[in-house]
Amino acid sequence: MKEDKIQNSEAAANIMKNMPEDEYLYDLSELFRIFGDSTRIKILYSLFDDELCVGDISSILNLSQSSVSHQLRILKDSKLVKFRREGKSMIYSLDDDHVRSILNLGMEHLEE
Amino acid sequence: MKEDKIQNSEAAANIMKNMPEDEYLYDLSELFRIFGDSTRIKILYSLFDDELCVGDISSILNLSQSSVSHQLRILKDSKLVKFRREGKSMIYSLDDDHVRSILNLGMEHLEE
DNA sequence: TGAACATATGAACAAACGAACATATAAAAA
DNA sequence: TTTTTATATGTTCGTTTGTTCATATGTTCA
Repeated sequence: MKEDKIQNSEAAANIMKNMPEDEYLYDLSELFRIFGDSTRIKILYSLFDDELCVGDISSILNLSQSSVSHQLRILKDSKLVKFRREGKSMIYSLDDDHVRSILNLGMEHLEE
Repeated sequence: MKEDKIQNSEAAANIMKNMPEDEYLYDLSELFRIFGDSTRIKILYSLFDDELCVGDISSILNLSQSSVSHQLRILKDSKLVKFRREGKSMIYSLDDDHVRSILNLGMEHLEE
């Protein structure tokens, strides 16, 4: 058993029991990884209150259309944004309130 | 003015006003980037309820001592964990409750 | 003081990542 | 139906990242 080597074994045994599945923790890190890029954070933040088309996001954030589009794909693959077509444009918006909560909580952490 | 090109300009003008500083958004993405690695998430999670020394973290998570130590350095540079010496050991723990909140919120998002 | 233990650090390397550029698709307008 | 506008996608490339192995630092105990 691995516990043999462990020094503070009361705590350790307890921790091992309560540790979520590896796969779950992997998914969790994946989620945060998406937030871990300033271009994506800017895009998410630009969608905080309103929906926007790709061109507007590019203009507002002063980023290339290609870069924004690539990052939007990552964001939509991760279910952080949703979109709909409107004529030639694609209108993006945050997928749910959790995204806003996570952004807010991160900001709270910074403001200390 | 950049607004010229913008299609949905009422919203866009508003967004530009409310956008936080670039530097701030950069810091925010930096924070999430730290959470965006499964080794670091595992380490943080192992410290969720109890403090642990490096060797125990390695044993519990089945990771090399070196890897854990390297990642702990990143976590402490980011002020997400704190530590103290106790004899030969270094005892690590989460730096504050925000870390727990962020982990919890991420998990909430996954559980949908 | 020297061996043993716990942790930190440095260097090297492969894998993952994001930006940029070019091009493709799709809808609307002329 | 050709052109224009809006967005998506493929590819290349330099950079960053995490791991591993080797070694250094620091602490305890004989």
